[in-house]
Amino acid sequence: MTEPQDTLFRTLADPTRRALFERLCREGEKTVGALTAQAGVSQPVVSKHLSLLKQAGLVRDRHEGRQTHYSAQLGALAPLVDWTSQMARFWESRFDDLENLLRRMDQ
Amino acid sequence: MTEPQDTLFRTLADPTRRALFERLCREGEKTVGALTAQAGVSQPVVSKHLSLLKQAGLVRDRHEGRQTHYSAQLGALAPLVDWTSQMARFWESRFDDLENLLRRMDQ
DNA sequence: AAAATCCATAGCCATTGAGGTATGGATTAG
DNA sequence: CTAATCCATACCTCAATGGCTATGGATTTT
Repeated sequence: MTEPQDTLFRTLADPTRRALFERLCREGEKTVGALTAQAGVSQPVVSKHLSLLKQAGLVRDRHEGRQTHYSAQLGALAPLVDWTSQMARFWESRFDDLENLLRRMDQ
Repeated sequence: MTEPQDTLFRTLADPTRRALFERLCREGEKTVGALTAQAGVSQPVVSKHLSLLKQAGLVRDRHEGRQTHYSAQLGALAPLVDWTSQMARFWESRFDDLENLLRRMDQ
């Protein structure tokens, strides 16, 4: 019962990793070398972050000769959007729902 | 230049902390004791998580005698929603924007 | 007044995880 | 064929953090 949003929040919580994902969203497919050139961290660190992003489904890789191209998979953000709108629904419905109103009354 | 979504992702990345926020969204205002009873961790740990949630603006507290009531502040999720839709916009516009298209062509 | 309750803070420990360097496999260039 | 390039993995280190217990201030109960 590992929630899908758990992986997403955890993966996107790191600034370096989130920056990599953002660049892939903005600029499209990039090689590890191109990403490393701007990342401010070493190539192995970039590779490791990309590996975690891939595990979370946020990127996909494509091998071409000795280089690997990564691209963003925007659909992977869906559980995040779902979670957010669910929280919003819960929050609003608290004021309409009688059962929850009663529950709130006993502290 | 600390991004607002940085704090949000980091704060919501912990499952225990996210669960506390979720309960406050679902069930409304709760005391620390009520939250601790279901949290599966000790009271000081709950207090600490609530403190971090408060720093992130995700909850607000209200003191009443010796107990503290916490409630969710849904508006604090706005930067998260903004970030997500921004990523979506970037991703889509890559296929319309000529400059970015050319940039993608040189590797 | 004394005892009990509620919660926050302080200190401690173990784990996680982000960073680095070293290295090697695979591919391309010379 | 040899050298250089690209990337991933292995391994180490250090800081951050989530958990605990102990404690104490503030309030309520007896």
